[in-house]
Amino acid sequence: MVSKQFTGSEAERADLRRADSLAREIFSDIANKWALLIIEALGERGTLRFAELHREVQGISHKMLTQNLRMLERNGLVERCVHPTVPPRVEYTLTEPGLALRATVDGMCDWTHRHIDHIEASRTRFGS
Amino acid sequence: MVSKQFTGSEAERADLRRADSLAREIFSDIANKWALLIIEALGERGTLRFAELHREVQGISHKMLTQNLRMLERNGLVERCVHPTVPPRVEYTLTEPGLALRATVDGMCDWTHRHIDHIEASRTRFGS
DNA sequence: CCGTATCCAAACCGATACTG
DNA sequence: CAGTATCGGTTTGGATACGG
Repeated sequence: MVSKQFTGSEAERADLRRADSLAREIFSDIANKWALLIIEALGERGTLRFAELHREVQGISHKMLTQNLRMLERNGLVERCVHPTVPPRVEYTLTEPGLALRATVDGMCDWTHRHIDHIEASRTRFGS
Repeated sequence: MVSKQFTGSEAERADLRRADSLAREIFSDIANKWALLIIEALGERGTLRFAELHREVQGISHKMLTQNLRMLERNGLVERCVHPTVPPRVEYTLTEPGLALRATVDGMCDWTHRHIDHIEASRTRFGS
């Protein structure tokens, strides 16, 4: 009894695969691993500074972090708060929409851990 | 009252950002727009042939479609059924884990449509 | 119809150096 | 500390052609 809390949005999701170029662009922005991992980190920790995020999201480069943060800010998923101190202190937080998205990202992360054994088995079966 | 249906998996999701290289690899495989759109299409339509998928997932190239389908098959999210006819007929279907993931992908698609206005506004505010 | 291989352009991404 | 800019290697991804 989980499904259909929301809408008659099946058609809208189909649109995502088709012609609505704005929806497609947004989806393409967000459906990449770094963006999702940043959202996860901020969701879990609440507010993080640039350097903290850099530590938290393992493996991300300085450049990719700024790039994705700008993108998330531009799309209104993340708020950037600059404290005019020396040295500078910049804090990032999820906005309302960011928090909403975080819920589904959580789902993906949990899915990964729940199926990791099945996937590993499938891979060896597959032969590579 | 939504959260914590599942597990004490907060720590596990944090691991995804950190050292578990298998989980990270799987997540990176799956967290890309083409893979997710393919899963959406298969989830909604049930079973599709190669050419049907190609039509359904608008904008994907022949090459990306095969590449992602192999990846999804290898990870056990999609089953590939070859009918030995002439001309050949190949059908793709989501497996159990694929269906489970589809639920969260639905969430992402719905999120996109629900926030499209907010995002558009945020973008113009941002100035680009 | 379905899949692979090749070629080539575009994008990605890390490393490094530099500013306030 | 946070951010931008540049460079160069690697990867991506589209177009095309060909094979089962």
